[in-house]
Amino acid sequence: MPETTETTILAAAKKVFIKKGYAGARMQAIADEAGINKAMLHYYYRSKEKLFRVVFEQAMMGLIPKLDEALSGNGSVVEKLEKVVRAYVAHIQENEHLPLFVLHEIAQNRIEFIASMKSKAARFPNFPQFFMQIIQEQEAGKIRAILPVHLLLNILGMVVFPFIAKPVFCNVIEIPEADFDSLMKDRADVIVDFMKNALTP
Amino acid sequence: MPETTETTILAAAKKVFIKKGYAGARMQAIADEAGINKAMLHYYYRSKEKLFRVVFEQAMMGLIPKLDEALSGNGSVVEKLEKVVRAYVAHIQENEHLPLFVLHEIAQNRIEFIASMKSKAARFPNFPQFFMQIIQEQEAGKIRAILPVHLLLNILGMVVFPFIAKPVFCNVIEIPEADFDSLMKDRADVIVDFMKNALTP
DNA sequence: CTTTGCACTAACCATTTGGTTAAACCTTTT
DNA sequence: AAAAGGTTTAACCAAATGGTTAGTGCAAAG
Repeated sequence: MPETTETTILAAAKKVFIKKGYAGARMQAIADEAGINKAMLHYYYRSKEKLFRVVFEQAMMGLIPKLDEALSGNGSVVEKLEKVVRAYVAHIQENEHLPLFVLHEIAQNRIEFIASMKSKAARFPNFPQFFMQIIQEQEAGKIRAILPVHLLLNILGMVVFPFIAKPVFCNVIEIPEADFDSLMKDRADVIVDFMKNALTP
Repeated sequence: MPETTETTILAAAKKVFIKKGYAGARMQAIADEAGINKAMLHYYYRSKEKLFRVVFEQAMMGLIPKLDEALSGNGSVVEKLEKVVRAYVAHIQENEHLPLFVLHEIAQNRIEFIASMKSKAARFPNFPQFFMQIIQEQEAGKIRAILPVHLLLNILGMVVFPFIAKPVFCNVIEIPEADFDSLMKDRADVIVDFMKNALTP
């Protein structure tokens, strides 16, 4: 990808918005981060809101199709969930502020345009189908009984939480950041193991 | 507790700060919520920062001692974790914006004063002790092997995540809010069950 | 009745912040 | 070389926002 002014701005906007949130982000901070004049932001993206929308949309597009990739296909429930775990742990590790950003902004309602995103999304996970598969495997006695939504909440919770809680563990519980990061390297394996045992009938 | 202007302000500030975050909160919005003049906020609390500090401190004080209550005492690891799950699920259910607020603000670094809070806290959980207990039970073959920190992350993740992800599930996956809330009533039971199975040797 | 002191308000202030504009600057085309 | 057109900048603007102030109201103390 060419390093145009437009892409430089977007990269800077991602950095600032994702770290500080919409309300906490300053257009000047984005301009500084990009090393260009603030007027350029409006020249290319019109307004803070529009620029934010691009950042948010791309952030979501990096998350949602990953879910679909993992959940569609022929694997068993456990195999699919293992894919979800590994894909998300790896992806979030590259941008630890991402989940808190997405969660916080969606909680702020700032997002009427979620609907428009779903239509744009090339791949959107088919939850009803996956939930059906879970029920079938449960009836077949392959995995323990648990409502599919709860199972999904459990898995995603174990995946996402450590990243958004890292500052708590490091500052409140006072685990050195280096120690915490090295724990995170095994994270996917630990979750997969925990999940497999929990689902053993 | 008497309903003085001071307490009215604090209640309003809690509502606004916890919902919108520090950066998104407006002093005028707090004044409106409290039904009083904006100058009163400064009369009683000096500045936005100071007012925020009180709100944040009380929010944390509602969370940290609960952990200590659950983790200290004589129960087994599973019994203690079950207490944690039930206490937190119940507490968060009363203020669903609370976890995202705390997590977001701590992530923003707005909190050098965490240290001062720990000394103020009447009860602060003794993690090393609890982690030791986990290792002992593992060596005794009572529960499966898993690094204590990972176990804590798993449990807290399953507890906290559903609340902060509720808007995602309702708006993106399009589960009706009423359905989601009724799912949440079983949440504690589901987590406890999931955990017990996962920890079975 | 007057004074004192706290609670409270309307109006105001200074700064920050998102956004605009007019002019300068290239780069390409003619 | 000049014109044209997109790109970039410094300076500027208006609204929003945290914070202040001068003064009003009112109850208790003298």
